[in-house]
Amino acid sequence: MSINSRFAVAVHILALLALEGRPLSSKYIAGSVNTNPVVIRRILSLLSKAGFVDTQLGVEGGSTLARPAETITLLEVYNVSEQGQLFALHSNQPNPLCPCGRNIKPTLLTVFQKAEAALEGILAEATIADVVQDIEAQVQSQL
Amino acid sequence: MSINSRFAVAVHILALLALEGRPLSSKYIAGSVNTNPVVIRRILSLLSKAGFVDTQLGVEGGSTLARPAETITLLEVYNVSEQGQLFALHSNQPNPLCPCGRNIKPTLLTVFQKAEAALEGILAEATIADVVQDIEAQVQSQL
DNA sequence: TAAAATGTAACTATTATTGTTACATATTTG
DNA sequence: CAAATATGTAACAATAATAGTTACATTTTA
Repeated sequence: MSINSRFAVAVHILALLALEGRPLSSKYIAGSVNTNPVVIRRILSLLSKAGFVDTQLGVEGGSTLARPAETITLLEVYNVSEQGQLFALHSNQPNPLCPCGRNIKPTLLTVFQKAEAALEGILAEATIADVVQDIEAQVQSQL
Repeated sequence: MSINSRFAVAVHILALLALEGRPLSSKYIAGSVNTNPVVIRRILSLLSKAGFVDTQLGVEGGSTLARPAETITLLEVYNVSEQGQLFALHSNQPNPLCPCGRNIKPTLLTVFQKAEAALEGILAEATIADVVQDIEAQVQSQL
C-alpha cells in the first residue's frame, strides 16, 4: 500500500551525516532514528553499494558521506531504497480471449509510467543539501 | 513496496463495464480479470460505495456504470482503491533530542506531498473513457 | 591485544494482499 | 410461489514484505 519507511530512513541517515560531518556509527544513527542499529546497517549497506557513503571499520569508525550533499538527489536515494514497480498490475494474467483482458495491461502501463515519472521528477529536484538546509532553518527558529 | 493491484483491477472492471454497456456479474468480470469472483465483489463494493457503479441482484443482475465513463478519472479510482499515505514516514518517532530527528518529519512530508500531488495530477488527466478508447484502438489493430 | 565497528544470517512478530469457501439475503423469471 | 441467480460479507489460509532483534565472524584502530 505504501512506499516503505526505508526511503524516509535513508534520507534521515544521509541528512544526519551531512549535518554532523564526521564518521557516525550505526549505533549513533540508530539513536537519532530511534530504531535498532541493524536496521540502520541494512540501509547503510544499500547506500554504500550505491556510492553515497563510505564506511570505516574499527574504533572511531563509522560512515561518512562519499559525495557532497548538493549532488545527492532524493530520486537517487529513492531508487536505491525502493525496488520494483510502484504500481502493481494484475497478479494473474487477465483473460487473453477478452478484448479488455487482452489489452488493458499496456494501456495501464503507459499511464502508470507517466505518473511515476511525474513523482520522480519532483524527487529529482531536491537534494540532501536542501533537506539539511530545511532542518537547519527549523533549528534556528527553535532557539 | 508497491501500490497493490486493486487499482489496476478496479480500472479493469470499470473499463469492461463501459465497453460492454450491460449488467455484468462478478463471475463474468472475474473471467476477464482471471481471478475469484469474491475478489471482484470486494472491489465492486468499494466502487459502489463511491458511486461509480450500480448493482442489481437476481437473475440477469450485475453491475453497470453509474456515471458516464468520461467523468470518472483514474485519480478518483485511485483514491477509492488505495488508502493511507503513499510514502511511509518513520515507523517510530525519531529522537526529539536530536536536531535532525526532531525536524526531519515535516521536511520529508513537504517533499512527499509534492511528489504525490504530481503523481495524482497525471492520474487526474485520464478517464475511464480514455482507457476504453485506448483498448478499442488496440482491438482495431488486431483485426 | 582489546575495544569498537561493520556486514550479514537467522529468526520472530506484524501486517497487507490475494484467493477461497460458505452462507444469508435479495431479486427476477417461469 | 419456487427455483435460479446475484450480491455482500465473514472467515480462513497462503504468501510476501517489513521491522525489529540476537548472534557472530571479520576488520580496524588505539
